[in-house]
Amino acid sequence: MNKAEKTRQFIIEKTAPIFNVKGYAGTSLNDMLTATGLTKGSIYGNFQNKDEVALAAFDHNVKQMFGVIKSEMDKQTSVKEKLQVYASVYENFMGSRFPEGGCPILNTSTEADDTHPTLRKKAADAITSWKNSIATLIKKGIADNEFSAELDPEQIAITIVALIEGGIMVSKVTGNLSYRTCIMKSVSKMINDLS
Amino acid sequence: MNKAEKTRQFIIEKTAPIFNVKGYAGTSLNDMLTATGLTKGSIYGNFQNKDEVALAAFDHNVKQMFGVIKSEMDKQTSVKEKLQVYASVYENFMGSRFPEGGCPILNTSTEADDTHPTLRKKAADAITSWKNSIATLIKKGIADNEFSAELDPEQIAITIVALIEGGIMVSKVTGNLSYRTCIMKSVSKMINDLS
DNA sequence: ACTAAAATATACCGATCGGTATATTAATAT
DNA sequence: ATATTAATATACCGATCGGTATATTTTAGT
Repeated sequence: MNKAEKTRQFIIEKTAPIFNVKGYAGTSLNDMLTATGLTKGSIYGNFQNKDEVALAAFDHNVKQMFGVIKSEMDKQTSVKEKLQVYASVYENFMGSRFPEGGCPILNTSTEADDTHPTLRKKAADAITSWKNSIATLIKKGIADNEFSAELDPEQIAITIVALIEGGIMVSKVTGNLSYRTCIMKSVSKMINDLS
Repeated sequence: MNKAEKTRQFIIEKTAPIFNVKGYAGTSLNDMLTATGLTKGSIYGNFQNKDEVALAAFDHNVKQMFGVIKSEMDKQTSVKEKLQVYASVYENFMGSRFPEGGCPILNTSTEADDTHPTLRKKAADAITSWKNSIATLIKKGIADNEFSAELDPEQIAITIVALIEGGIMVSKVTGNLSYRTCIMKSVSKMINDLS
């Protein structure tokens, strides 16, 4: 990793939390300068524009989030246990290595869906691949005779995604921990009822 | 309603969709002027600042959304039927009298949770009162012997809210209609399984 | 050590930001 | 009809917006 690549990575890591907290429109160039301690020259020497930083920051945040999930999931063996990781990680998503500002997919989706096509696309793709990975897990569970073949993996997968995202939104904006516990209990129950 | 009140209402109605689509930070004073056809003098003669318009616009959007729900719900008799209105309204929330830009609670929550305390509070209150109204319905169902007293109305209510909000987010950002159908089918099933 | 190139800093650009003071027009009460 | 007030328009404010051109410094190759 040469100097430029290091700086690029540095800029991404420092600005990613800001974009996730303040949003794309709410994050100014000045915010990015104070967060990095760099100057406009450094930013625009490594990125074409604010947009390109925002896109890279989104990727970084998503990667970080799924990194947490994956590392927890690798500790589990059965499909059901692996799926339960979602409930437990999001139940405790506050203090951990989770991206500051909450779920970047949720934050970016709601801001960008009507206003920023390329960012919107990235968020949409992240959702689909997340859904796919859950569906693949469920299919594996069916193949392993852990679950019945009657299940609709796609339907269950997208429902879990929606419930988790909605749960994050509700608990974050209200600041009500019991809401989060309640909802993640519902996620857990939904997974546990699979058979 | 005198002139000032009319103008105030006019400004709210014209700007509400913009705030819901572009967000608070993404909506400029100029956006508001072109949407209303008025000038800064008219806006600031009727509101203290951009903030006050945004808050009023949020209230307007929420009122509009729940107005749609309520009018549909009044047509139903049983608690289960009334609850099913949520699934059916959000399944078809696109063309209808729904606020442009989607669910204002979702949009405002994700933007304001870390950045705008007063707007955050409004969104949080909207969620809680929504949850309460669902919980009250379920309690009525229990009292009417439509449902078992074993049910946890609060848990079910907040789960339904989360699933709907997550469903809106997922289907809106992906533009995938089958996702929405899938998720609303899950909502419908969750309600139908109540007993 | 010297040079070429890459990386960063500085200074500046026009446009737009939210907001205000004042001038003008429209409505209302007498 | 006139005086008073309410409502709206105009013109302007300093600050900040995202972005660029150029100067300076750092790095890397020889």
